[in-house]
Amino acid sequence: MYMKKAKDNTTESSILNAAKDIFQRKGMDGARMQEIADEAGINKALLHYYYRSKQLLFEAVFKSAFLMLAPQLNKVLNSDDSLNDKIRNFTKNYISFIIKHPYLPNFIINELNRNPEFVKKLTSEKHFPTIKYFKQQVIENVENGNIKPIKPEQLFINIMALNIFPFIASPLLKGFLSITDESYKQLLEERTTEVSNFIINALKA
Amino acid sequence: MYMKKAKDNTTESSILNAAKDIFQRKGMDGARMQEIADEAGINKALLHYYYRSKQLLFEAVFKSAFLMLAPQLNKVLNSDDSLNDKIRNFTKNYISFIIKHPYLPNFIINELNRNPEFVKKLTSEKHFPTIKYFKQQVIENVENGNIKPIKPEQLFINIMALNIFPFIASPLLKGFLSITDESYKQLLEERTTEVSNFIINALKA
DNA sequence: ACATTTGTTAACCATTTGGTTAAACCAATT
DNA sequence: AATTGGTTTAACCAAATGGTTAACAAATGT
Repeated sequence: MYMKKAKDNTTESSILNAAKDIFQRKGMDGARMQEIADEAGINKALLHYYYRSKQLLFEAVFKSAFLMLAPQLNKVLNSDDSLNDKIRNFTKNYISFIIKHPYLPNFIINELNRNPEFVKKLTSEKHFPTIKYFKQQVIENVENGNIKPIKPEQLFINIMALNIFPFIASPLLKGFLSITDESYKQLLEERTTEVSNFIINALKA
Repeated sequence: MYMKKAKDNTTESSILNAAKDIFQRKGMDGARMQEIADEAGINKALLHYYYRSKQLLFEAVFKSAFLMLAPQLNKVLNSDDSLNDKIRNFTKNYISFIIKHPYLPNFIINELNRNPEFVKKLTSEKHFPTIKYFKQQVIENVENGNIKPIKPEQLFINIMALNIFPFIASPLLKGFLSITDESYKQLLEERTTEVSNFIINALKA
């Protein structure tokens, strides 16, 4: 009776793609529904047909963006690798991933700042990353004397900071370093190994 | 004849303060002229009387915000301190400064992303920080074998990342670590020393 | 074949928003 | 007291914006 869920899908997903593009570049406040409709090549009313409001469309985009990042984080954090390997893998995977999606981290961080309660909705989702295992691993390594004493939370923040910050602050850093886009890009690529060496060295007992 | 430039000044500066507050919290696109006027306790038309347009008011706020950050950066980078002392001072000063102005870094980074050409206007200003001296200092320290080989640019990025990122990503990090605002604040305070120890250790030959 | 649901559009609407205008206000000069 | 010049306001305006409606087209079920 209610069979129909095959759904051509092409419209709905092209809306979502267009919305992703615009929202991630311009943010919730800067994005215009008309611009999203144009980008998707459809009438503005269709946006409201599939997603009731700008807010709901935005939330769909945000969740979808977050779900691209989260599993990768989870995978690395909860693997059976040694701590050093985790740091190396995370750095390598994450930097090359973000190079392909340069607007993602800034988008997420910024919208979360605009609306901090949003994070609560996310933490309850099942795919939300947990650092429990990582935490324990750090504590063990400290107790065994493998690495210098450090709080797992601080190490986690450091890893995230060193990997993500260069992307979200790129215009600023390019300015400070007064270098071209090209050489900045090269610096970023060097960091796939540079950062993990830096961290591992900082932890040496 | 044209005497009168004493100018009460109180209006113009209260506009700027209100604009700072609103713009830094909501960004260019999210801010409303009416809201700024309300915050300043004046009529909306007065905003346009003193600053011709939203864009110009925004630029005044942005420059003013940037000029709060830049001199501090400059001061540390171009001091005669040893490299280690520079790292320690920067970390200590910057973190406690930003704790007082939590919206600043995110505001600057975000608006610069929205409008990357803006950075050109800034670099030409006389107070714009230069890392020339810092760069040379790092090279010397590497040559003398005091620290492990590292590109000055990479070290600079690392220092900035470790210090600034925890502020702009605070909602996200709070979520990942699943801790309260209070304990997060405490983590940040620990970082005034934690971060410099981390960096200095990473550089040990 | 036909009725019903689903997808799509053009035209429209109410509200918001940045910006303007003309008049009023007010302190200092003349 | 009248003039002058900067300051401040209420009222206004045109454009933009998120959202709706009604009609139409395309599938889909019977």
